[in-house]
Amino acid sequence: MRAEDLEDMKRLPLFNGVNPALVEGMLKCAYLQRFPAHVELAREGEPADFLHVIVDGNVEVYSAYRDRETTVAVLGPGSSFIVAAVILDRQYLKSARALTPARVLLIPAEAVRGAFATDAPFARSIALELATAYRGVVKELKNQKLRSSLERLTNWILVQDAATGNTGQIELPFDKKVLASRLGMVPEVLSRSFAALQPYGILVCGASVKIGARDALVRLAHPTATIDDPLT
Amino acid sequence: MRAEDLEDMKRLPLFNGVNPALVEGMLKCAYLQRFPAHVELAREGEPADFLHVIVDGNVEVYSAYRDRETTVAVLGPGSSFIVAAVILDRQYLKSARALTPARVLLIPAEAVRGAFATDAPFARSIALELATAYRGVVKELKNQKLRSSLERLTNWILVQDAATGNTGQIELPFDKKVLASRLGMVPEVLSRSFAALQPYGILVCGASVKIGARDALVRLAHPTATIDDPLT
DNA sequence: CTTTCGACGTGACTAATATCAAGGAAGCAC
DNA sequence: GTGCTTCCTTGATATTAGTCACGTCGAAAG
Repeated sequence: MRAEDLEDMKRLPLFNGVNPALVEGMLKCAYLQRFPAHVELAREGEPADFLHVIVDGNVEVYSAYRDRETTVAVLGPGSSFIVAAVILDRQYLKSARALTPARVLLIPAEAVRGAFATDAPFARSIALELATAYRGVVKELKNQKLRSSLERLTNWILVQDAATGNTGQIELPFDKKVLASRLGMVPEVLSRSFAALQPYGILVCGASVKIGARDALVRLAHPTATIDDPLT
Repeated sequence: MRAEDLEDMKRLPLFNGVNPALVEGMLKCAYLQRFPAHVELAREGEPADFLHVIVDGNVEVYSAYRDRETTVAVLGPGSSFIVAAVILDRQYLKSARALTPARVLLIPAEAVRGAFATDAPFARSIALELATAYRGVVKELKNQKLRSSLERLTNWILVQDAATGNTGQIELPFDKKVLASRLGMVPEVLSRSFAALQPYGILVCGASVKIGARDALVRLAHPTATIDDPLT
């Protein structure tokens, strides 16, 4: 790993307040690896060998059952994944693949567990990370169990718009079929849902979505802090 | 709290390896409270005032959106809930109600956060708890997104049977409508699903379910470690 | 320039799940 | 006992989501 990259890594939120020597130790045995798009980074069911931290690019986290597959999340730079599996020394519950060319920091699970066992600030940092991740999944579960596909799409649009400054114009950050799977529907249903939102002021052109009337969407989608607000 | 109860509380898994003085301190300001059935223990959206630990009875954790409601989990003795909200000092994401008369240990959030900040073993214990809970929700999300209602029911039966010693005979631990909501379907669909399992050797009589042919169920439901195995 | 391929959209149809309505059975108050 | 109420089941029907087939478009390769 280059010295400059190493300095970047040390500033990761996961390492906030952690004994610098320990961070150094973890990073010394870590790999900063480049992956081309479409490559599999982790496979469901395998033992957790590495804690993954995304440095660049997007990663799709997904899971399969029978002949079906669903994407659980799409993660960007700064996100770490499979923390829980590493801490508990268990199998991955999900697979992951690079959606774009990506740089990922791979920290050996053994080192992470060691730091977790010896360094209190790191253990706390991990706990906070897990608590946040836990709440994220709970929200997603509620989203799935309580809402129709049209409601899920509409709320996703509103969240996305809010995250990019409420400009009334968003760019889809990945393919529509990935978005469909992320939202728990088949691509055809996503297409039709976008079409169904036209009367509510939504105009889709390629990857860009114009929001004509935010309030109409809100009336349709009933956004709720305990599902949609990433800070709640 | 009675001295005898206090000793019981100290043996909770959450307190494993934690400085006894600290545990004592947390318990000193905690309440061991009795709730009659149907009473609400926590309401979605409110700030997390207490960490709840179930001592006796069953608690339903649920969430509502518009005019819909879904149960996220049914917890029994030994389970704690709203750990994540307490640690992060956020709102509850879910409501909870007593399904049966219940005894619940209520530890003030402030005390829990204090212990978390000062005691490393407790922070680790919390992290492990959160990691396990996280994986549980992930499995549930996969269950919902990847399986049909019949598959969910069948796998639930298999898990339940395994948890009670593979006797080929299980007792539903709560009302069918709660089970339906837990499994993400409406009570009518649960009824029909039980009926649809008759050809697979399932015989339902009131709250007891006889499993005639485990292997037929397995062929139908394709149980998978990364969704169904509680230890994976 | 042409070909190929994958992503996307759309129509027609099917399957899965929800809703509505009705009735039976069990528990409980009186 | 009688009369409630709640839970559960079942049938008919509606709504929602998935499948299959096909056409278009645009990017990339040849």
